[in-house]
This record gives sequence, C-alpha cells and structure tokens, in this order.
Amino acid sequence: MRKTFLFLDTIVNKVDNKGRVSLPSDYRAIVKELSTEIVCYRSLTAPCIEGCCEEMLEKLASDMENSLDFFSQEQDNLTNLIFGDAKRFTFDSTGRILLTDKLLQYAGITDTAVFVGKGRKFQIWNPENWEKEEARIRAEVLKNRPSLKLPEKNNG
Amino acid sequence: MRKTFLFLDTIVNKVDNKGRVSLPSDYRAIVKELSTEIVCYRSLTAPCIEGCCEEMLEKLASDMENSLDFFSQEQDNLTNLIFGDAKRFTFDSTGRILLTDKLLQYAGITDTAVFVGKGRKFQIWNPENWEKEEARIRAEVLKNRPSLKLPEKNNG
DNA sequence: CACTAATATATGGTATAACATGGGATTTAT
DNA sequence: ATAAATCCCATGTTATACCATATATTAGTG
Repeated sequence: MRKTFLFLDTIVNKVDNKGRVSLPSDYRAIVKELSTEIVCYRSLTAPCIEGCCEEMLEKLASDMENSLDFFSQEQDNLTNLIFGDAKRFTFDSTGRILLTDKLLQYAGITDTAVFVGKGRKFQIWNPENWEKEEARIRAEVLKNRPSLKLPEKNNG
Repeated sequence: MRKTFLFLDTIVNKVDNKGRVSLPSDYRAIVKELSTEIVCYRSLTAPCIEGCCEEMLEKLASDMENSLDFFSQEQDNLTNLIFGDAKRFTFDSTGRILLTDKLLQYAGITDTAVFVGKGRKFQIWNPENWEKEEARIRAEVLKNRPSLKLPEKNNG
C-alpha cells in the first residue's frame, strides 16, 4: 500500500483517432490503489480537461450536503455544473481511457495530450496551449513571488 | 460493492410514445446497490424532474426532524411539496422507467430526455431547456466567482 | 562505458458484450 | 371490457475488453 497519492510530472501521450489515450503509468498506479476508474471534467479555470479520483467528488458532495442549504440556488448551480459535467472513465487492460469529443474539443486536443500533475488532481492539455500556459505561470510566479499562505484554522 | 454513490455526467435518451425512458446504465448501477426503484418528483427550483434514491429522502426527513424549525410553516410547506409529490418508479428488465404525464408535462418533455447528474440526486430535462439552463449557470457561477474565470485569450 | 537482453509501457486493430430502443404479449386496474 | 401498465424478446449500435505489435526504459554483461 502506498503512503502518498500525488499526481506528479508532465507526460506526453498520443491520442488515437478513436480518442483513446494511455493514462501515464504513474497515474495509473495511484488510481489502482483506490479503484479502476477516474473522473474527468472540463476545468472551470482553464481550457483543459481535469481529472481526479472519484473520492474527491464524493468528499465534495458530502461537504455540500453539510454546508449549503439543501434547497439553495447556489448549491443547485454548483452541483449541476460539477457533477453534470464529470464522467467516469475506466481504463482497459493496457491502461487507456476513451475521452469524449466534448472534453477533447474543450481542451483543443486532437492527436497529442499532455498530462500535468497537480497533486490531488491532474490536467490534460493541448501541447501548444500547455507550453504557453507554463510560460505564463512561470513568469507570473517569478514576478510576484507570492508566499504560500495556509488558512490558519487548518494549520495547527 | 461500490464505494461511491454519485450521479454524474449528462446523458440524452429517447422517450417512446408510452412514456418509457431508459435510466442511464451508470445511474442504474448505483440504484441497484440500494434497491430496485428510484424516487422522482417535480423540482422545486427549476422546470425539470428530479430523481434520487429513497435513502436520500429518508435523510431529508431526519434532517428536518432534528432541525430547530420542526414546527415552522416553512418546513411544513416544503415537506408537503416534496413528499406529497414524490413517487417511486421501478425499472423493468431492460432498465426503463415509465414517467407520468404530470412529470413529463411539468418538465416539457416529449420525445427526448436529458439526464443531468447532481451528485446525490439527478435531474431530467427537456433538451432545449437544459441547454439554456446550463449556459445560464455557467455564466452565473463564473460571474460570482472571479477566481474561477477562464483566461479570456485561451478561450475564444 | 558500450552493447545487448529483458521488462515495462504505449499504440493499433479486432471481437465481444453491454446498452438503448422498438414492438408485441401478458397481466393488472378501473 | 377497455385501457393502461408491466414484462419479455429481438435488433442495431456503440463502447469496451482483449490480443498483437511497436517503442521506450531499465537491467545485465562483457
């Protein structure tokens, strides 16, 4: 049993004409500890696909049940947007998932996909878009040198 | 045995002239873990049908019992609307349920139904209405949460 | 250190099983 | 008795599990 569950590194894989992509073996190893499937959805913050284990969404569902009002408009909006967009993807014996056209189109991915680790989740990018995005992020981080402030309550 | 019980994704299915619709297989797999039937009712917040497992309503009932407003007019109204409207639907051997005219009319569904995952529950929409609703939600959520805004240059 | 062998991973293609959907038969209500 | 609901079977379509080859990575050896 692993002690850590982090998606790391940046891996480039091919997408065949059916939309199949190999999930990087490192990622697979993590996912397999928990299940045989991952969840993907259109990122809310960038033109890319985002993926995670279903446990992430499960936690989100519980949090929402307990925090927001059952009948609130805000809860309604968020649950539609997130759960309505998210889809389970099981990988075959060779470790591939079949991405949908909706996702591929949103991320502008055709024949090549870039997997970018983000810790508890990961992103899938079109190569050119990712190159630009990485440059942008680096420039911004160097300019601002932001401190990583943790919420005090969670940091005892 | 599954570890998670989330209704996800957006699935379009046909409604035949008897009013029968296939419950998406993913949804069925979840429901079957608990029972052979689902509960549907007219949504309180949107012109669509809402569905869930009976356990969900059970939880709602408990929550209301424990709430401070047990005798409030508001709770009385809500419980009347939901429990009074909710109806159990069993699915046949091919996984179809027979929706009632009352529900179909309320959602404006004729020959096509869109199933939208909402985590612990799901919604059933008329296709055109859902298209509009999704656009509205995306706009609203992104407006209210500046941190979720997409980079405009990459998204055109 | 270079070269080869062995293993693991990625990619391409095909067969199979699962699913949605239509039609009809049997049963249940009114 | 009539209509409605439920069940059962048949079919076209599509996703997915499986097999085969190619590429890359690691380990082994002279």
